[in-house]
Amino acid sequence: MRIGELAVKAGVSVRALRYYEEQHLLAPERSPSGQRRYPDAALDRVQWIQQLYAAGLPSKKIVELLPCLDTGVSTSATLALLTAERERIHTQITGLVKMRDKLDTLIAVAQQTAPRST
Amino acid sequence: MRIGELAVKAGVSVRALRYYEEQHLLAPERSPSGQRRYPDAALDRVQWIQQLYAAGLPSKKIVELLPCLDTGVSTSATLALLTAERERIHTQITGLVKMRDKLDTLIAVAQQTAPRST
DNA sequence: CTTGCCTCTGACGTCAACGTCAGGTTCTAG
DNA sequence: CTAGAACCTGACGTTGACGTCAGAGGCAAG
Repeated sequence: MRIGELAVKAGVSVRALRYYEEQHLLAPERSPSGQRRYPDAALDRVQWIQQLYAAGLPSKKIVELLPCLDTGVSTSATLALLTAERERIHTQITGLVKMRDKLDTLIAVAQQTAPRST
Repeated sequence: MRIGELAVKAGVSVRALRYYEEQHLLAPERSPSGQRRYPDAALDRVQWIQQLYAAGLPSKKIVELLPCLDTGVSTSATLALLTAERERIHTQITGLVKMRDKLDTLIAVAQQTAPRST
């Protein structure tokens, strides 16, 4: 699979895929002429990467986690990282939930105050 | 209240407070010599700002929301913005929850695989 | 064979929320 | 009155995940 095809399937830019390679998140084979060839498994991997980025992890942490994500096997180091990130994400969730509730309150007040369309 | 004191109370840097002013998130009075003087209400406001930043809102959106946050009164425009951001945050929460669950699964597997300390 | 799309490697640009440094002023304690 | 802390205004630096452009090579179709 070439880079353009993978980009479309994964919904990311070609530039992003090259960037992931720079960050050692992907290591595609090369055709004789030097073009990148990705195996089908790369699609899953790219989606993992995207979701981890969305969860606030930087490339460095993702690199350290990837072997574990592929194999399902953790060293004590990756296990520590997993639990640490889990905690971070959990904390972030609780913060976001509080904010969502605050906004809900504001919205409720606003809808009682503004529209006289009853 | 001067800028250093507010910074300590709010747990942010002095630089951050000046930056907030640049972004029109704060508009402190000035002493005759030109030093910033903040009212007590500024503390609440700074905490709002921090939490909104943490929820992923950029300065621009926060500016538009601030009048509503102070007064509790929404125009139709701010109401739209409130609901839009609420949705965004909600979406982000569900994504994060899924990721947390994935990590929990990985951690559980890892703890079954690695430690033979039973 | 050439047209046109895909790909390659640099390398500079972007954006947001600050950090940091320089050079100067103001406030407060002794 | 003076030393030191706190404050001021620029203005450049930082970080991360890419966007974008330049110039060159590769590949299938007609």
